[in-house]
This record gives sequence, structure tokens and C-alpha cells, in this order.
Amino acid sequence: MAEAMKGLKRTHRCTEVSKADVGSTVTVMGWVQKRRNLGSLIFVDLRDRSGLLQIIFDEKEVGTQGFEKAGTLRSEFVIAVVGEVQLRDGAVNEGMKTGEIEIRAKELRILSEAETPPFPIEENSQTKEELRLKYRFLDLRRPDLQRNLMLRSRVTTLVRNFLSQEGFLEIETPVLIKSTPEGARDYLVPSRVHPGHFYALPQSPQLFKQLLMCSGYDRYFQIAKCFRDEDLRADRQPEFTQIDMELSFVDVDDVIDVNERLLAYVFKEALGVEVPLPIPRMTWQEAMDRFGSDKPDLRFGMELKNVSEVVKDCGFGVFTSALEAGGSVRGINAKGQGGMPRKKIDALVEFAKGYGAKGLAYLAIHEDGSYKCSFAKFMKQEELDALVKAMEGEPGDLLLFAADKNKVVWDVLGALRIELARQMDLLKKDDFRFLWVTEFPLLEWSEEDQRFVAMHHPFTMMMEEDMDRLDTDPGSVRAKAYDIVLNGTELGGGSVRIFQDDIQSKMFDVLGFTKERAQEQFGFLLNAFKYGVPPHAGLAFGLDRLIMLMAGCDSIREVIAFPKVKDASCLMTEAPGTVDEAQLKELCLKCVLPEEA
RNA sequence: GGCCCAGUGGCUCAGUUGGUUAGAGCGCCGCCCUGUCACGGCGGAGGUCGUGAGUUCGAGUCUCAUCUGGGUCGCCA
Repeated sequence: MAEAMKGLKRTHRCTEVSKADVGSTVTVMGWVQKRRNLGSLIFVDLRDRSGLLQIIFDEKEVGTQGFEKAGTLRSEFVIAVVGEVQLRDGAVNEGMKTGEIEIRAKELRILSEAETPPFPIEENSQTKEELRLKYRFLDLRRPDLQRNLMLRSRVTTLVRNFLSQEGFLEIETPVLIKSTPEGARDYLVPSRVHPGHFYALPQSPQLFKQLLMCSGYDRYFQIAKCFRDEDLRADRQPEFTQIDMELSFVDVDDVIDVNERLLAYVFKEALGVEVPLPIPRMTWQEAMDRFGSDKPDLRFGMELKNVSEVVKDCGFGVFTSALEAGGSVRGINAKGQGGMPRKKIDALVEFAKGYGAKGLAYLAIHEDGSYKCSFAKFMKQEELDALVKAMEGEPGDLLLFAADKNKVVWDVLGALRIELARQMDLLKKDDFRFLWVTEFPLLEWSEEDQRFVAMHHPFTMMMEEDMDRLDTDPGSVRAKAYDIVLNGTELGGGSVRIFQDDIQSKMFDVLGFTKERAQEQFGFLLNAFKYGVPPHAGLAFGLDRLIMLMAGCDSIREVIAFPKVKDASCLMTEAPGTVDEAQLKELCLKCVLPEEA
């Protein structure tokens, strides 16, 4: 029996009521978090997105009818209470923002009753995510998710303020666009008016923002939904949000400058965290050599060391044959982990194999200076000593080595480094270490396609000093591309774009695009370039990842209101779903499902 | 597509080498209770152990398949 709100107006959110209001009458509305019925005194914790406020129902004040009504209150009922703010008679609750006060109810209205929720509406939920996502509307009532979404809103507001002050214009670009098969899989949308033709949902507003530069908008930004039809991860959703921007008449340093000031502003205003500027920079090559990753986590050391020179003449075939094949031998030193039990080391070996390693060599240094080593029998003592010295090994340390092609060695040790840091509890969530990674390779050899593909995208400008190697040694050409990395997560990335016609043609050549195909896919951009194009560059942040790290969460699902699960379906709405035959017919579509095996 | 982890009342979990009627805490329902805030007291309801096969005298427990969710590799210009 829901009652009307008629005649009542909310005066405060729960935690907006304070000691200063003692004696005054307020009207609060929200959800029943908890009731404590003592017989002739009923306490209710009222909840809204601001927090909790205690209501006390006393028959003397609220009347017999009101008191009986209060007795029927259950979890998650939505109620309105008119009452007087008073200091608590009993003990103060120090764990509560409003712990010194309470509302002495004069009037109660039950605006909505509620079934018992399928899981407790509480902070630090222990409930399985599957259930939480099915009832996301209840999950979103929990204080931690509410905090996350409020932080997200705060951050986007700050971003808009800052960029607007910096002369950026917020401009929307279309969501129904033309498919460009390069890169991630597109989500496709059939056209009704053009049977057999499809729109794609944008993987990013890339081409449109470049066109906006051609049109003279000079500094653009957008908080843009992007879509990629690829498999999900903890930090990947099929639809996600980018803070996307593009600037004219700039080079790498200009983009970096405005964006690191943006980050510092946002972290200061939203979290009170100072980000020291300038943010350190590291070339891609240095990042790979030192950390085995293009997104190094700088919260801890444990850097990779290249010991190829040290072991090149040793007796251990695994090392020497990797070197002969053009690879390298590198190691990391897990300080103080020399006592790691064999079982745990074996688990690390298995972990390494998951990243393509054929094995993982280890050398533990006992406290007495002796070694426990998986390859001791292949090496002389002096060779072992030299290796330990090169790794700066001390008693109590555990040295781990990978020998393979560079890419495998980097992948394995880079991943191992993070895994060990996790096990050693070195990853503090309130320690924010930013890093610019610069000078990415322009191209990457694709074994699958047997050709070079763009590492970033085909419009990325190469470094001028490397340009002459485009023909002779394309793999060694560095790009004017940069990523912003925070605590081992790629927060964003961008590049200076090619704006010269001849260089763009050259780039398409290298990528194996015919003139016709380039024209067909990107003709509108190339065409625009003919009519006066400013030099331009841009960057995009992954907003979800940014908020995830700011909120200290392990998954972007915790900072997205209605996320999808691993197979890209929504447990609440059960999207995607089938559609009527009539709908398909109108779109001239027919489903041919794969045959059951 | 590969590998790994999990699935037992509404929630979170326990459940021994396979062995009687599958337990606990919280929640829920009822009664009592004037200062609670993890309120308290008394009583109660609630389970095809994800699903399906198999092994066995006997399966929550073992085997296989499958579903659901999570992590990860591939993938993500």
C-alpha cells in the first residue's frame, strides 16, 4: 500500500543533515537499510546515495498509527520521514557521518514496499558477481558502487572544465559509421533502407576527429562511447568510454603537456592526490628492455637484466641456443625470495609457460651464499658466480631467467615480474605512478597476414629521422606515438598524425593497401587532406580504466553502471536476444547458424 | 578457440578415506523487549548439493560430459 508523496518535499539528503540542524524539522526520503525494533522504540537506518541517517520512531511523537506503520518497515522499503533533528540520547556512533544526530519522526509515509532483496545491500559485497549483475539495479544501491559512479561523474565534470578552459570544444561524432575492417572487429548494424549494407559502431572517433581538424576546430574533445567486438577481460568491455581529443598545429610535446596537466588536475581535485609534473617518459625500447612491457608498473623495481653477454659461452644449451637463434637471455631478481619452496617455483615455471616460455631457469641464493640452481650442472662455478654478479644477486635472492626470442623473453619476464610483485604484495593501490611511453614502433610484423601492420593505426606519423628506413627496414621505424601508463595499465594513447598526402600514400604502400582500397575505405579523409589540412595530433584515455584505478578497483565492471559479462551478454536484460522474423525480413537478413558438431 | 578456478537453503560458507535424517553464521517469518546502531531473548520455515550420464550395495564427495560465472593466453590497428 504505497502512499503518495503529496505535500512533502525532501529537504535534505541523509548525510546533509548535521548537528547545525538540531531543533529544526526536516523531511528525508530514502531506503530502509536496517530496522532495530526494541518493542516500544524503533530505530531505522535510512539510506540514500549520500549515506545513512538514523530515524527514531517513538509512539509519543509519531502517534499510534505511525508507530504501527513503522513496525511494518522492512529492508529496502522507500519511505519519507518528517521529523525533528536531535542529538542522540544514547551513545554516539563514531563509525557514521551522522552518528551524533538522529531524526525523531513525526510523520512516516511508506512510498514503496519492497521484497527482501536476493542479496544484502551492503558495502564490500561478498555476493557472487553473477547474481549482482542479474540484479544490477540492487547492486548499484551499494555504497561502493555509488561512490564509484559518483567519482566517475565528478571526473568527467572535471575533464570538461579543464579542457574547456584550455580551449577545447566538445563535439559529438556519429555512432553509425562506415566499417573499416582494419583492427578490432566491428559491431555491425544493418541498414533497412540499403539492404545488404551495414553501419559499424565506432571503435573510436579517430577519422572524424581528424576531419574536425581539417575543418578548423583546432582543439576537440569528446567523452565518447566506443565499441569493439573482441573477447572481454577485467579491463575490457565491448562498449567502453574514451576521453577522446585532437589538437591542431601541435607536436608530441604539446599533447603530452596538456594531458599531463589534465591528469594532475583531475587527480588533485577528485582524489587530493598530487601528480608530480612532468610525468616521466621512457621510450618503448627502454620500457621493453627494463620491464618487459610497453606498460611498465613503476611501483616497484625488479627490472629485467640482459645477461646474454655473460652466458654466451656457458655450457647451458638452453641459453646458448636461444642466443644462436638471435634471441636473448634475461633475468629478474626477486629480492628476498630465495627461500621460495620448490612447489611455488614450479608454479612460476608453469606460469611462464603460459606466456610462451619453454621453461624458466632459476637460481636461488641461500643465506650461506650457496646456490640452488636448476642449471648448475651445465655451468662452471665461475660462470654461475658471474651470472649472480650480473644480476646483483645477494644471499636470500631468487633469480629467474628466460631464454628465447626477445618477444617471448619480454612477455614472460614482464608477466612474471608483475606476478611476483603481486605475491610479494608490492602493488599498493594508493600509489599512483604515471609514465609516458614514447617512440613506439610504427609497424609490427603479422605472422598471420605475412605483412607489416600498423601498431597504432595507419595514420600515425613516423619519426622524421627514421623516415628513410621505411623501405629498407620498416620494422625499425619509430612512430610519433605515445601511451600514458598508470601502475601497469595502459590508460590512454595517441599519436601525431600523418597530414602529408605523399607520406600517407607511402604508409598505405608499406601496409599493403592498394590505392583503390585506401580510397574506398578512407577516401573521405584523404579527400579532406587535399583541401588544406593542419598538422594535428591527438590522444584518447580509457575513462573506465582511469576511474577503476582511481577507485582502487580490479575490474572496470565496478565503475560501469551496467556492464556486460565475459561473453558480452547482459545478465540483467539478457541482451543480445533474437528478433522477430519480420524484423529480419525488413532488413533482408537471414540467420545461418553454425551446425551442431 | 586453449588453459585454470568456482558452483551445497535467500546470502556466504563447512561437509573427513564414498556410509544413517546434509550443518553453521547471516538473512527471512512469528512472539517478547524503551536508547539500539553486528540490538537482545524465545520459537519457526527454508536444500532435487548447477544439470545429465556413469562407477558403486551406497555419490554433495569419484569419473565423463554439459551449463553458468570469473581469471588468463590467443584476440584487442
